[in-house]
Amino acid sequence: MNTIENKLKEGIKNAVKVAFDIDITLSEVVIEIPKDTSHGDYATNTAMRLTKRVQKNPREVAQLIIDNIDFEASDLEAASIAGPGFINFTMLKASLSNIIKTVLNNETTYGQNNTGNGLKINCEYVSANPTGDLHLGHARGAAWGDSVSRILKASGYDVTREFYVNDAGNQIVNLALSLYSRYCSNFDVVVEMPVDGYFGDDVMGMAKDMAAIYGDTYVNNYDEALFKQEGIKRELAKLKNDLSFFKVEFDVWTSEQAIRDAHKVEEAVEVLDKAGKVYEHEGALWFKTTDYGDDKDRVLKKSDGSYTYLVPDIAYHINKLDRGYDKLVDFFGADHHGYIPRLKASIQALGRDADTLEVDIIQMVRLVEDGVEVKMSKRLGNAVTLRDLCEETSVDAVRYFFVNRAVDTHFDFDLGLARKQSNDNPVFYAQYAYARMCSILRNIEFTTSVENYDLLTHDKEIQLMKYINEFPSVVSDAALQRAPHKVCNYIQKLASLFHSFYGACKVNDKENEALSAQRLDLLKACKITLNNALELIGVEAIEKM
RNA sequence: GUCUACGUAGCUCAGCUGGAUAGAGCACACGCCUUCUAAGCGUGCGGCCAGGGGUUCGAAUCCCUUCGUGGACGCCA
Repeated sequence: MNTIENKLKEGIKNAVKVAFDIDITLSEVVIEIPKDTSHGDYATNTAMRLTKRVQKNPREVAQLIIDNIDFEASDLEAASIAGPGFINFTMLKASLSNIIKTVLNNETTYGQNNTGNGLKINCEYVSANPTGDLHLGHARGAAWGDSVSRILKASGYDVTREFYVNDAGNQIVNLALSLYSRYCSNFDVVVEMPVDGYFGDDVMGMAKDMAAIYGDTYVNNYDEALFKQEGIKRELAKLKNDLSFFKVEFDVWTSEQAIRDAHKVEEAVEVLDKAGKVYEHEGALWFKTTDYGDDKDRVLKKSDGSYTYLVPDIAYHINKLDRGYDKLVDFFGADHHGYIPRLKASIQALGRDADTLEVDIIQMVRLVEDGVEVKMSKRLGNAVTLRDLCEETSVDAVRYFFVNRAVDTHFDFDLGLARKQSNDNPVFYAQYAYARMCSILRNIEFTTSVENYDLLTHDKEIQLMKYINEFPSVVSDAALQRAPHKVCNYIQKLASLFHSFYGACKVNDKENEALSAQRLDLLKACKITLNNALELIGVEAIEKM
C-alpha cells in the first residue's frame, strides 16, 4: 500500500530485532508525520514504547535503533533523536517523488489497499419500513452506509450491501388499511383510516393508481392480501427509486415475509429453546437475555400467540450468519440502540461469537436554516424527505454533509450552507479545486516528456506529494474504523494544499517547460487522487464550474 | 430513576488504539488578480480540551466522579 512508510516501518522493525533481539510486528511500529516540518518527514515513538522491555532510557534505545537501521533499504537520508526519545527521519527526495509515477500508473485504483484481506462483510443500512418516504435520518444512514461500503470495498473487503425489508407485521396491516381507505375515497365511499395509519400523499397517489387499474371492484370488498401486496410493491419501488437517485445501491434485498414464509421464525425460537434460554410467563414466551447482560428479559411470543418484532430479526440475523459472513455490520438509528444487547444475546445463545455482529449508531439529524430548526417541508407541509432535501440543495451536498461528520454525534444540517457556493461550503471547495485542475489541463500547450522529478523542490510541491502519498493509509484507516468522514477530512486538506500550490507554482509556464512538465505530472497525480477520494464518498468530481 | 452517547476557539467541527508547542473552516482585521478559474491564496487575532480526582516517563485521548445536553427504557416496529 504505502510503500514509503512500509519501507521505513520494515527498517525500524529490523533495527529493533538486531539491536535488542525483539520481534515486533509492523503494526506495532507507529510512525507519524510531524506537525512541525523541521522535525523531518516522519517520526516514530518506538524507542519510548520499548523502554520497559529493554530496561534502558528512551534516548539510549533510540540511538541503538538509529545505529542499526539500514538507511539505504529504507530510503533514509537522515535520522535523529529528539525530545524525550522520538526518532525523526528525513527521507531521500527521490523516494518521495516516486509517488507521482505510482499514482499515474495505478490511476483509478490508487488508494486501494488490502487491509480487509478478503474478509466477507455484510453491511445492512437504511432498512426503512416500506410505508412512507425516506426522511432526514434515513438520508444520513444511506449516505454513511454507502460510503462505508465503498471504502471497505476499496480496502480489500468482500462487501455485501443489504437492505432488510420489513414487509410483514403490524405496520403492513396498517399500510393496507390506509391504502384501502384512500382507494375507497376515490369513489366517494368513506372508510375510516386506521389509528396508526399512513396519511401521506404517497399513499393517496397509490390509491388513485389502484382505482384506475381496478375500478371500484374492491369498494366494500376489502382484500387484505391484495392491498398489502400492492402497497408494498409501490412503496418498495419508490424506496429503490429514491435511493438510486441518491446514488445508493444495494446488492441484496431480504424480505421479512420470505423469512416468515420459510418458517425461519419458528426455527429461531426452537433454537433458542434448545439452548435453554426460553421460558413461559403470564401466557407469553420469554427470551432470557439477562443471561447476556441485558437489563431485562424480552418477550418472543405475545400472549395472543403472535411474535414480537424481535423474533423475525433474530431469524434474519441467523440467516445472514448462515450465508457465511465473517462479520455483520448493522447501521441503526440512535433510537434503536437499546435493541443491540438483545440481538447480540441471540447470537451468543446460538453459540456464536457476539462480536461477529457490530452495530454502528447513526445519531439524530436536525435541519437548520439561519440557526433556526426547520421541522417541516415548506412546500409540502409535512416532514422533510430525502427528496426535498436534495431538491433544496443537491445530491452531492447532502451526501457530503452527512458523511463529513462523525456519525456518533448529533448533526445540524445547515440548509443555507449547503446551498452556498463558496469557501464555507466544503463540497464546493473540493469541487472547485478539481475544476481548477481540469482547467489547467485544458490549457496545456507543451508536450515535454519527463524522466524524473528532480525539479520539484518547492515547499508546496513537497507537501502535496507527501499528502498524496498518504491516501492509501487514509483509506485503510477509514475502513478499519468505518469512518468515511476521515476521507472528507482528507479531501479538504488535499484541496487546500492544491489551492496553495496553485497560488505559488505556475504549472503551465511556457518559459520553463522542463519544470512545467514535472509539475504537470504532479497535478495529474493530484487530480487522480482527488477524484478517487470523491468517488469513495459518492460525490461527483466536476470538470468545469 | 436505570442504561447509553456526547461536552475541544465567538460559531460549526477535526484530533481520541496515550506522544513533541491542541488543528481546520466560518466570523473578525489586514494584504494579494497586466500570469493556468479570486468559487482562490497569504498574514494576524482567538483555548483551564465542561469541572474535579486517578493511572505513568507523558492524558483532549484511558479509568472514576460531578455537572450539562440528547436518545433509549412496550407482550410497538
